[in-house]
Formats: sequence, C-alpha cells, structure tokens
Amino acid sequence: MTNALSSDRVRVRFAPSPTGFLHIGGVRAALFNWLYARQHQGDFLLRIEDTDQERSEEKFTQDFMASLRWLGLMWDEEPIFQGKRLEVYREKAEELIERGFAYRCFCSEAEVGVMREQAMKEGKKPQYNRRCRDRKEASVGLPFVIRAKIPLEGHVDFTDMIRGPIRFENADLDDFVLIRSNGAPTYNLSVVVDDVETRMTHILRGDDHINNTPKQMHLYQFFNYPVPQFAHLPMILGPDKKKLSKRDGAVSANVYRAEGYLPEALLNFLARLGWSHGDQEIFSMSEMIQYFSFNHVQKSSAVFNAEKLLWLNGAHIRSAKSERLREIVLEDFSHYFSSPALSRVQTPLGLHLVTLIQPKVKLVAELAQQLVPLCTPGTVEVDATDLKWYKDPQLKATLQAAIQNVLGSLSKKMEGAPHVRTGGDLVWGTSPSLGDQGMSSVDMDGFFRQISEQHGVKLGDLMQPVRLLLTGRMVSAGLFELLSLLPWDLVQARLAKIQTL
RNA sequence: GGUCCUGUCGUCUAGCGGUUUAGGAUAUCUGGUUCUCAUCCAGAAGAUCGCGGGUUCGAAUCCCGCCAGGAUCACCA
Repeated sequence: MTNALSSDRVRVRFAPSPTGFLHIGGVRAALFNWLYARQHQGDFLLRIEDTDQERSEEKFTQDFMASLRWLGLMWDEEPIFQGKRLEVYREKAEELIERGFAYRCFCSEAEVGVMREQAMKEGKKPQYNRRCRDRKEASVGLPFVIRAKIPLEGHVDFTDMIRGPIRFENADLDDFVLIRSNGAPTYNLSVVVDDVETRMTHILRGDDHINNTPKQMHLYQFFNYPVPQFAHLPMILGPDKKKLSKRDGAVSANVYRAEGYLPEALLNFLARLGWSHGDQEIFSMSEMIQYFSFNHVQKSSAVFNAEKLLWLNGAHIRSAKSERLREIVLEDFSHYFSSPALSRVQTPLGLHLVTLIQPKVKLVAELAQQLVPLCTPGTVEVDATDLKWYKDPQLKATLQAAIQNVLGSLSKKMEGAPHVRTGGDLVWGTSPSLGDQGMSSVDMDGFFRQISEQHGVKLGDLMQPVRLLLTGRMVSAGLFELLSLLPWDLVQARLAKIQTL
C-alpha cells in the first residue's frame, strides 16, 4: 500500500477525549505531533473527541486548551469538536452501506453477548457472528447498529514509523460497530471520518491504538483515502511499572505548573522519555524541533522518573531569563505574597533578587518562597532552634556581640545617606542600601571575614544567624549580595532582632 | 484464551557485526570548592545486554525457540 500523501504538506493532530485532565501521556503525544509538524513546516490540529456524552465534560476541554497553551503547543487551525459532527458520521456510515462496505445489524446487545459466550465456549475468540452481514430484507422499525463489512480473508500490512512492519489478518478482525443504536458514532468511525476530512498525513498516537489500526485502515480504504503513516508511541509507566495513574502523584499537566515546573523542562523531559539524540540531555525547544526523529524513538515503554525531571527543571531555570521567571512568579505564585510584597516583586530590585535566587532553586515555587521574605515589609518570623548556637550559650554570646558589631559598623557606612520614606515605610527600590553607599558584595565579603576573625568564630557560624534574621530561613541566596542590595532600613531592622533571640 | 507489541546499570538511554574491559544522564555514596542551598570539580559503586540455541574468525547487535511483561479483543475512546 503506497502512501499518496507522503509528498503532501505534513498534517497531524492531537485528539484527546475530554474525560479527564490532560495527563502526562497526552502531553507527550501532543508534543511529538507538534514537533513533527514544526519540523516539517506542517500543521498541527487539535480535535476534541467528545462523542461519549456520558463521560465528556466541558471543563476538561478547557483544561486541555489551557494546558496546551501553557506548554506552548499551539494548534494551527480551529479545534474540531466531534460532538458537533454527529450528523456527518451518520451520513458517512449510510454512504458506506450504499457502497457495500457496511450493513445494518438488528441483533440486540444481549444477543451479541450470547454470541460472544458461544464463541468462547467453542474456543474461538469472542466475536460477533455476522448474522446480519448478508441479510436482504429490511426490518422496519427495529433498532439497529451499523457494522463495517470487513473482508473475511486477506490481511492488512503497515509500516509503523517506530516499530517497522506489522501485519494483521482480516480473519481476526470483527465486523465492528460504526454507528450505535442511539445513532452516535463509535471511536473508529469518527476518527477516520475526521482524519480524512482534515487530510491527515501522519497519525502519531499511543501504542494502545495499535490494535485499532487495521480496522481504521479498512475504513480509509472504504473512503478511498490514502492511508496515512502511523507511529505508535510507547506508554509511560509509573514507578511500579504499571500504567501511570493518579496514585503516582502528579499525572496531569496543570499540577506540574502549580509545582513550579517550566513548560520547556517538562517537554524536554517528556521528549527524552523514549527519544534520544546521542548523549544530549538538555534541549531547547528549537533543538527538539530540529533533531526530533522517529528513528530514535524507543519501542519499549518508559518509567516516569520524577527525580530526573526535577534536575532538568533546575537546569532550565538556571538558563531561563529572569524577567520570564518573575512573570511566572507573578502569574502562578502571586498567592504566596501579600499585596505590598507583590508590588515590590515588580520593581527592578525585585527582578535583581530573582537573578540572585534563580541559580539556586529547582522549582519556580521555591524561587517564589525565597522571594517572599525578601519582598515582605518589616521583619520576619525567626525560629532559631535549628541554629548551631541554640544550645551553646557561649557561642551565642559571641555571635550576638559580633552581629552588634556588624550593625554598628554598617550603620556608620550609612551615615549621611538620604532617608526616603512614605507613610512610615521605606520606599522599596529607592531607599538607600549599602550598595548605594559604595559597599559591593565583594566588600561585604571582606567585611564579614574581618568580623568573624575579630570575634574568633567561623564565617559559616556567623553567617547562618545573619541569614536567619534577614530571611527567616536557613537557606537563601548569597548574603553578601542581599546585604548590599536590600534597603538598609530593612537590613537594620531585621538584624537588630538578634537581641530578642 | 486469540491477536499485536516489548525486553541494555534502580531509572532514562547510547549502541544498528569488530575502535566495547558495554558509553552518557539521573539517582546513590566518597572527597574538594562555597556564607547556607544550588552549582561546579574529582572519584566510587551499579548491566552475566530476559534465557537457550544457532550463523560467524567475531554478536547487545543477524536467525530460531523459549520465558517474562504489557496492550487490545465493547453499541469507551
């Protein structure tokens, strides 16, 4: 079977069924389709397979679109909703009857069930016995389904772009239902009708559809449409090597967004899950488009490795533009901040803080968490129980003296600096900082080394309480940078709390 | 049960008959750098290439058989 479409412009689609949120497996199917389309300057379509009115929900369709948009996997034409095309499928099925490729079957569901059991008893595969296949008389008024008239002999062959040649015997195929007794189409019919109408050239989907392929190939031929190329992607497994499920934690794309994963990191990870380009691990979107090839897609299913995704996300965060990270914080993590803190994030100083935190985190959520105390007005809650000197009164006294010393020395540096205040609060970004007074982070480094030497304590022992006082946390961006950059009023107020510890 | 698919370190993978004492990544463990964390650097451990035959001077790579796992067999998609 040659493919007359191979010289045409590439057209592919992602066709989820809105019965749940967009999950990881769906994202990968969408990604591979999208990559293939972009690589060949083709078209990527979105089709919502909502023919099952019982289980389909509008909110899931909305979720698909929002997730795809977030991931940057945009579709090139208006989405197609199968639910709105029910009449088309019925007409196509009628056409197939007229042309001898389908027939009405008046057997009830119960009867067919009996046939299956019968076949099973005889050791055959459960199958409809084709009782109505050659029926001449029409049974007016009785409910019926429309079945495909699959050839009794012969076989269908196709070459999967990932798996190579595959053959199915027609004798193993059932005369499957095209139109249900309620007039609704089944999956195999609606898929093919739409793929024909939208002139798909390649079908890239999960390998759970391999067994549907021969059925659909017959339908393409019934409709006189050249059979597209197929590529069946391996499944993604959970850590238990079973199909990824809710039990494995985050399976839907929007959960990853909420946790602070970057779309390009998630996509990079999903692309590498089953596909490779030599030893390269980190890919930009344009590299993925450029290098993607079905020759290097794995045939076997892959276990979802959350640790590697986290590592990859850290790598992508490190190389991301800080402006963009800040926008993500503002858009997805604004609920972490009070409203004055939020407005501080939006200042140039806020952006500068992002650049300091950025290289140290693996999730945007962490970035936001570290940003909160730095942008929040006033002092922060301090819990000293984790500090080394918490149970060492002597060390504590030494460090308190050292920090007092720090405070005194730094105050002197700030003498003469202008004080800009509005309503009692400092003006973020214009209130003077030690940096403004010429004390760079390098100077700060030297200063603290001198202090620690002077008081006979290790630099680390001195800095950790400073960190806690300034940020309320045991982990933060570099202190020398922060101390030089943050408004002196804020630094002073927070370090002064040393006496209360 | 029938049909179809798959099988390389824990995990993701490279490998397409010889440069392989099977390479990289992640995770783990050592050590170093560092104000914390993250990064970075050096190193360790980890795979009888599912098993058994065969072809060949030579096989993870080709052929056959077996085993194991999965998908699917609906008026669900």
